Amino acid sequence: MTDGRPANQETSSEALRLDGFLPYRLSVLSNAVSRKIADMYERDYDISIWQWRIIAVLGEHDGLTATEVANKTLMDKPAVSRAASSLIDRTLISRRSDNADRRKAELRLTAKGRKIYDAIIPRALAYERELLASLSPEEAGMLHGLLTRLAHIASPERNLWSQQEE
Amino acid sequence: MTDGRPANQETSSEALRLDGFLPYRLSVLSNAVSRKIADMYERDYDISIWQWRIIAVLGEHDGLTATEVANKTLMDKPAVSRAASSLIDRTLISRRSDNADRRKAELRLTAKGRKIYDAIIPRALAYERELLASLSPEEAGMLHGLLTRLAHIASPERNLWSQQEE
DNA sequence: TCATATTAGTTGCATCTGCAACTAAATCAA
DNA sequence: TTGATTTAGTTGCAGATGCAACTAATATGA
Repeated sequence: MTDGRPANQETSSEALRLDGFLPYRLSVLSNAVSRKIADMYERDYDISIWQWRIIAVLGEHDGLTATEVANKTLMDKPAVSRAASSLIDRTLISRRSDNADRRKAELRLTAKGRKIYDAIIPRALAYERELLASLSPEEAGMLHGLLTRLAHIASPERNLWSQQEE
Repeated sequence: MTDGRPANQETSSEALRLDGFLPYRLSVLSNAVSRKIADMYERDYDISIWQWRIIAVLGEHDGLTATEVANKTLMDKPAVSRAASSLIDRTLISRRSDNADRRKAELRLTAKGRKIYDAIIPRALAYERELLASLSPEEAGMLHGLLTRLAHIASPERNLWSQQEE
């Protein structure tokens, strides 16, 4: 106890170590990881994080509407709208409005968009593998489960990643 | 398999499920958790996330310089500078420049600042406990260790939370 | 049928973020 | 010395973010 921190021990009954504080640790780790992947696709494909999320979700589920994309990616609607617009300008995705309900519009990857999707996916997965390489398969599974449980506590109303669907 | 996604299975050898993608999961969980705590201290104390980080780190280590704060919190220097300025305006922290090296300045919590620190800490810790309540102590320890190992992989150069210091 | 409410998506705007450029102080090297 | 480099911290700015307000289309209900 050689550092200078006297007062808080008297006044607050519990001490906080930022280093060990779970929300802080999650934030720092998540930022470091996201930045590293984002650096890759921003540099090589000039795609922003949100643009990438849209491409990624359309790669899995082509033909979603903007609102569905927003729900799946947890982006807000304006963010989807803007990122989608710029992707349309670059002809990476297309928008076709629904004849039955003309408020809605389906978003789809173009061939060009899918090419980028196909190029990024293996690199993203490779980075994930690199991360997980330090963990045994059991540990990786454990991590997965623990994060899922935390997500339920953190946001019970909107289950953050919907494991069950389809 | 009733949804419409044909092409990616042919073209990309691996599939990405955004839902199961570790970087995505970390990002979403971290955002949900941070937002929840931030809502609390933004609403009740009018403190931003970065202001809070400064207060938190000064609560542990009073008298750090701006650069030291930046290193400990992984904020960039301009962010520290601005958040510190607004905290000084509100007399929650003080700045006293170092006589020996007048480029440097020590940042310290004022009594008013420490009062806020002491008020927020138990609530932040209570939220952390609420999160961790779904985990057994062994699982919590496991999570802690796994996150630490991931942090080493994600950012080996700058070890994200320096467990060893002091 | 016509006013009201709801839903999809866009636009506007204030704030936040991250990076580069800058000033000032200190150090180093001839 | 004094000129070049490094370090601490601030300022400026372009782009990102998040929220509220808006338009347009549809659904509801007297």
